[in-house]
Amino acid sequence: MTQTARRRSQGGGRGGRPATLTPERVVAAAVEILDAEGLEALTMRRLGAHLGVAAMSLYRHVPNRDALLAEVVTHLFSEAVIELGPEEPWHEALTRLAVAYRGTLLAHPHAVPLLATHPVDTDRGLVLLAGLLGRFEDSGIGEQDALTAVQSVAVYVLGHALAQVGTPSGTASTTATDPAAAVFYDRWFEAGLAAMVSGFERRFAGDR
Amino acid sequence: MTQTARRRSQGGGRGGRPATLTPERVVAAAVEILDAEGLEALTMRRLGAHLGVAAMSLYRHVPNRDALLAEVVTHLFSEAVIELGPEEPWHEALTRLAVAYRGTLLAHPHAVPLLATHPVDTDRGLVLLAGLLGRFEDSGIGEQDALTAVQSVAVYVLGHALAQVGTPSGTASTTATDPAAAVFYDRWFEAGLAAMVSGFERRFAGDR
DNA sequence: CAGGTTTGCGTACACCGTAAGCTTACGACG
DNA sequence: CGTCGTAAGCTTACGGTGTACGCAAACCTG
Repeated sequence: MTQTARRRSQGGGRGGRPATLTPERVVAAAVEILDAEGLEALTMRRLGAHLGVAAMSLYRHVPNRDALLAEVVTHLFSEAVIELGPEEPWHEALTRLAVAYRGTLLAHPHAVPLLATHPVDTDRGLVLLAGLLGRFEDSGIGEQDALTAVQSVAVYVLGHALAQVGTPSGTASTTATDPAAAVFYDRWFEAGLAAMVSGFERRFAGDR
Repeated sequence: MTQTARRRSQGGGRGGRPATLTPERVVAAAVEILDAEGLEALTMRRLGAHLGVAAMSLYRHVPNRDALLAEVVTHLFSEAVIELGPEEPWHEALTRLAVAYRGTLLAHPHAVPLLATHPVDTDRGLVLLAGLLGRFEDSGIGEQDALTAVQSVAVYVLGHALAQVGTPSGTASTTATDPAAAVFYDRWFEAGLAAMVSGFERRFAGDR
């Protein structure tokens, strides 16, 4: 298999002009622009320029801008998933995952409004969270209850990040410059997370 | 005071052409379009047409589109604030307010992504929530703790609504058509809310 | 070398937010 | 009544956006 052939999208076509672009490269470049210049700067022309390509060339690999943004979302979300210890109790795993998720969000502040507007594909998300759900099962917690707890925490984390990074095109990052503000948000985050997790702990213990 | 004079913006100018528009009318019309046709349809030209006015005329009453959206946000947020009983315990008041807030969000599904991207002005929000914060004070809970609880719940409610209504320009409202989905979201909402509120109850009780 | 196929490019269009200057409609004053 | 000042609304225009459509280029296979 030649280098050229490997670069090609899998299977199918035997001939044709070799691709300089792949969907993955497009998404990766989109994330770079997003991080460096914000959501508003992520235009098709700008993205094309960053890849040394005309704007319209992108449409060979991505159906439209919105689909591209959706790809960016699932890409970033999968960044947030962590390894769980096989014996880790669910409340600990859930807390650690919430912290990791928040870490990813704060590492890509300009992407937070995106995550809010383009929700992670449910099926894709559940696959990524399968390990976590297993920890609930180990404690005899029903699937429905486990899902409720996980989703509630996920929703809280995203909402909290939204509040922290504020609007995308604003004076936004008071957090980045003001350490006192960062401490405020950290404390708030932990308090709300602890409250929610302990609340679910009580609920699940009481139901049994 | 003539009808014409009353219609004029307060104070100041003595002469001039009578205004057919006011900032309030503009914001109200914006909400109408938002509810009826979604966020993408809310363009300056479209809004002007709805008011029988050219797009540029709007700029006499609103500095720019983003500021208009911010006005819409605070308008909708103030819709969600409810009356609290003077003796109502904080956890009850907080729960009721969360339910009312969610009700407003679901009544304006297209506005939810807006609320997510254009956070409510902090000072304005605190004024609207002063009554609620008083209920915490009555229980001897410190201002910092009260704020943490209120904000955590607010963030959860918004995040949950985002998950329910999904993307603005999508097949979005599975909820509106599928009652089973609505029940799912209702149950999830209540479980997460109850967990968080009871978690804070324990924390505040333990701290004392 | 010719044919087929895929990628990337150039052009064009409709629509967006909004800057600048003009016209219109009123109250106040001579 | 005529004139003026003033504020509201309108017209035009510009640079930017996403993307439909057809063409040119670059490779593999015979």
